[in-house]
Amino acid sequence: MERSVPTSADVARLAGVSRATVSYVLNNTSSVRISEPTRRRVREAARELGYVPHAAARSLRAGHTRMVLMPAPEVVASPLYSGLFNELHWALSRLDYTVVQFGSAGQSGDQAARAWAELRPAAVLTYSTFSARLGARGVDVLKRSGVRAVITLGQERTEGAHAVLMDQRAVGRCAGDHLLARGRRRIGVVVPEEPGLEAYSLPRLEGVRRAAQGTGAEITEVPLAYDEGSAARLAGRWRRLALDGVFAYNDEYAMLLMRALQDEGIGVPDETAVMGADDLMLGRLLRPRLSTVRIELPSGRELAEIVDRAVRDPGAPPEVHKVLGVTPVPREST
Amino acid sequence: MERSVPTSADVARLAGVSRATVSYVLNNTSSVRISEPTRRRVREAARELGYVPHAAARSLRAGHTRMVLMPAPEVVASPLYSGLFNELHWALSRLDYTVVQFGSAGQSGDQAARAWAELRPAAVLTYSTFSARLGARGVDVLKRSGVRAVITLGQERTEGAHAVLMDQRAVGRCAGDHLLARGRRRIGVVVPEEPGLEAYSLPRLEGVRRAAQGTGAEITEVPLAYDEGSAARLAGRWRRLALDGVFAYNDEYAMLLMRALQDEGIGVPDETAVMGADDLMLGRLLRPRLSTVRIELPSGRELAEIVDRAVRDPGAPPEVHKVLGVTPVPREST
DNA sequence: TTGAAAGCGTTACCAG
DNA sequence: CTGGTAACGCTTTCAA
Repeated sequence: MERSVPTSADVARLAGVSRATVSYVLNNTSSVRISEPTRRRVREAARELGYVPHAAARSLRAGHTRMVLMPAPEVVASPLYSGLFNELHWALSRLDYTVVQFGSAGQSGDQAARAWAELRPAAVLTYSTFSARLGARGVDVLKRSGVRAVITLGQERTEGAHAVLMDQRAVGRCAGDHLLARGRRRIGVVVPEEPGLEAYSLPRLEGVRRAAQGTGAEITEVPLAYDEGSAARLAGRWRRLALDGVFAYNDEYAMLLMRALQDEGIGVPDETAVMGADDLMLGRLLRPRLSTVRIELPSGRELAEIVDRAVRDPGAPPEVHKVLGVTPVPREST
Repeated sequence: MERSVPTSADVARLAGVSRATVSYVLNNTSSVRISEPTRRRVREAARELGYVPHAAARSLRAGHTRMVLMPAPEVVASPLYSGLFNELHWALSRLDYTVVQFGSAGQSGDQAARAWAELRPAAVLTYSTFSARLGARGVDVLKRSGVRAVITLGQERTEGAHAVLMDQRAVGRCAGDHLLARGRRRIGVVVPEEPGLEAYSLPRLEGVRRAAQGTGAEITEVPLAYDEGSAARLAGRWRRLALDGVFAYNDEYAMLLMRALQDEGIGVPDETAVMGADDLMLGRLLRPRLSTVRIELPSGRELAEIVDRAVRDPGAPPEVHKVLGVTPVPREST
């Protein structure tokens, strides 16, 4: 059965024309006029053989691709981000880009950059933890290999790359402001012990610190693993911490912590106000209803347009877009 | 600055050797012995120029790739699946495959298959909703374009493709058995109104139906959208439904429904038992604690090995693997 | 309107 | 041990 894969030459042979003609017909090349009967014969032959053009050969010849490369996330991101990436996917498809998520399991920044560069994508879109690891050297590797645009999504910018800044400090800032406005002065900030979350948690902590600056409030870092035991232990020594408010990193950690506090008999919000982030459905279902920070990410379309602009004008100096919107959503837990 | 992208010829020139030698050195070809000084010169030149091999050219020459193509999910999947895919990613990398997630936003099954075939991947791994849309024709397109293995993950098998069956009916079956064992006889099954979830929800419903067969229990389909309004309306007419048990699709819908029932003064589990699925953390945090179905997916390593085997022996007849494990986790809500 | 030929970057074969 | 050369599949320029 080892029938080999049909090429455009096979199609040409079957249709009784040259390879060039096949290419013209199949690509609807407008600068050349091909008779309708010929077109039909070519298409028919292609269909019959199950011919599919070879992307590698095509892009080799063309000297460029329409690929947008995104490293696959290592840590399960929040649903917020999954949604954004789906949108982005769609929007880029509409601009005729092919989105490729590329895994780089356990590679260093430079190795990864090399691996990505081998694919000669038109653009590389990297985010959060990755942007930290990519670095100016990685960007340089990519640029030298012909990548037209490198865009980093996330906390910080990287030398030489466009940046779509999603400053997580704003989230912490928002939560801090809200807790302070509620009169809380001894504020804890949950920092998840799960690896890979530091890219979010540390800036959020920093944001709360900034909010507290000059207010006399005291900020305490509170490590917490995402399991009931850890939460129970934390709740057990809660009173000694003497905190009257806590920003729990996100809604899920907030739920975990709030339950543990309640089980320990600690009143929420009377004794301790609890605030989450992400505005997930679950926050509305808890009792007391969870106050949270709603995070507005850019739309997929906006992001796609930034990518497209960068690809079309590779020479342009790196742009910096600040795109993260935050709104406090006060409910019953604060 | 339009310095063009360095090729192996450039490296050869700079190192003062032939292109072949460059290739030998950079690929550590063992069948040829190259002197150490030469090797050093070549590597040095490559580094200096920032040379990165061109994947398209390489695979064109080689006639095959080590790419495993997975369509990017359209609907935000449960964290369970995200975790599996991360593992799979890793495991495939260890087997020297490159995982590529490929978006096919809004394309029909055949268009999508064509688009994937253009990349000439070694294997295509498709799942759930996609497998339904791919179909025997799509599999054929892929096979004819040289894809060595097509593997579908999900509910059903597709003609000509290997199948890793994750029969969601087993989830419903397990929930149904548990509710019946608790003496419930009028059982509701939540079917989310969100599009894209039918691939999971309908088989789960079917599974409950099967569990009930011959027991005299009555199964009622209960549509529910993932918002508080929908849940409140449902709870409002709950007593008329006269259900004494409900399988709520998953833990998140279960949480939503349970809250609405409680707000309506309906006792859980006395009046109505509520069961979720997925065994998320949140189920343990609810009061009453949520009974659920723990779902055991195959490990990423297992899956990767199935893929690898299929790629190495493309001629082998399609295998069918049944891999979904379910265990009831009885807690307080049933 | 169609065909011949060159060339994209790589690697494998075969002489030197 | 090293260097030329051909070939992978495709598009495009030029010539017929």
